Amino acid sequence: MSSGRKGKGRRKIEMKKMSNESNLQVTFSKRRSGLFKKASELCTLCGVDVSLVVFSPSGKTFSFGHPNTDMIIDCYLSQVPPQNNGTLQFIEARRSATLCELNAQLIQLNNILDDQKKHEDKLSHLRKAAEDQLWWACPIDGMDKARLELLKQALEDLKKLIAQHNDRIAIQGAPTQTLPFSVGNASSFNISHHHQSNSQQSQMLAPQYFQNPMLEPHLFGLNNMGRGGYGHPGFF
Amino acid sequence: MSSGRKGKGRRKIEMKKMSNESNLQVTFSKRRSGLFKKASELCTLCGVDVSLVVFSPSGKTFSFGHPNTDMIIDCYLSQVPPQNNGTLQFIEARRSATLCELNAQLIQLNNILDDQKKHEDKLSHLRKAAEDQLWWACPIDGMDKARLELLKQALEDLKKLIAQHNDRIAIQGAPTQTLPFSVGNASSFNISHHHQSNSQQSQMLAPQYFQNPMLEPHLFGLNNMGRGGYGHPGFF
DNA sequence: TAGGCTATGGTTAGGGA
DNA sequence: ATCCCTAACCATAGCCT
Repeated sequence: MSSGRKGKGRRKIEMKKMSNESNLQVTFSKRRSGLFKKASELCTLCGVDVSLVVFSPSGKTFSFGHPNTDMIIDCYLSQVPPQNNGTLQFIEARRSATLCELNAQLIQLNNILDDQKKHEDKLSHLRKAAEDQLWWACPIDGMDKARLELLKQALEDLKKLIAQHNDRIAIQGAPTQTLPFSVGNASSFNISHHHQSNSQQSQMLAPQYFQNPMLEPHLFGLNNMGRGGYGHPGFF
Repeated sequence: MSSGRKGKGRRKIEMKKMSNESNLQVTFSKRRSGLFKKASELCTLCGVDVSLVVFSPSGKTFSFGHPNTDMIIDCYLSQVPPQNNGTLQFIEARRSATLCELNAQLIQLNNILDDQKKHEDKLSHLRKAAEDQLWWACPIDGMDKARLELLKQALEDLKKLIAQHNDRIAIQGAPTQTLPFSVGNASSFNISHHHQSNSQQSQMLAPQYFQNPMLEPHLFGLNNMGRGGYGHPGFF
């Protein structure tokens, strides 16, 4: 409890460019998430418009905008605050569909598809495993502890997958200018960076930030499970 | 313990638009600060480029950009990541002299001119006085002590004036960039919101969070004002 | 590479000035 | 609207997997 404090937990860090490259990468990801989350919370809580663009160290582009990155940019450049121009909003929304942006959307959709494919693979594998054993068909109270653990794990995975799947469906079905930010690869373009255009209702943003164990609770109508039980596996 | 709500501390809030207007205003301010701080920390820690634009509920515009909001926007729109274009950076840096920055320069030049005019007045007054007395035409060694003092003073003033004059000439000649095609006074803008364009090295970023009541510090002087003294003790 | 864990370190809601 | 204060609440650095 004195000087030799050596907890595993968070430690203070110096505010200068991190020297360790791999730490930097991790910190960048984590902090980027946090930043985007805060931005969207600001939108939600205060009902204001925000635009955020981040270039990753590796040159990828991440952006967030409410209602829309490009519109905010237009407003910024023209020095016209977004509140005052309902009509302009519409016009800009149309005008902003430039070739570049369409490319960005295409890239993003490809990313989403790639991601989804991965998840589908995982899902089918999971199902196959389950079917093999058929233990899921047994009465729950007949299982031993180990199997309960397995079941729990499986259900959690499934839940995650379904949630993500739903996200993607919702995203793709949403209005034209609505895209999520996702991290993936744009193999079809030689453009060396990813252009990710995001604009969503703030409500829809939530899922992205729950990269936590218990995530996206609202998708299951289990809103009350709360943040209280974080390190706890049990979600029954 | 559990029952007695100490109540002072932070409480969890629902993630939806705040109903209480005044609370919303306060929360907006606080969270905006936090967001800008986090953005700059991301810049500093990871050495990446970030742009952040926020429109306040009242329609003001707050922006942050590293290295420069407009450049980030340009990169975003053109889908060219900032890392890869040293040349472009330079070009952009020059091009990005936005209206506000030009205004700042204009204001400063006006100040300089005013100043200079004052000095010229003083100078001519001095000369007139001297001519009246004609003592400057007399041999120096013929003066009495009082007159020597006067002469010395006059010469010193003259020297100072000339030096300052030279400075100004140098300043006006220095920038490659053309001077503001007169946009008029800053005061001629009736746009109801503040447009704050910031671009500084991360170390110099501190001031940005301090979007204090009045400010837009960059409008009142070039880059070197007030880097340390923003009246926020112990922020850094 | 990414995600999970945990102990801290930071951030901030609500009050009051 | 901004500052201080307190107590929570949350984010996250360093480790692990």
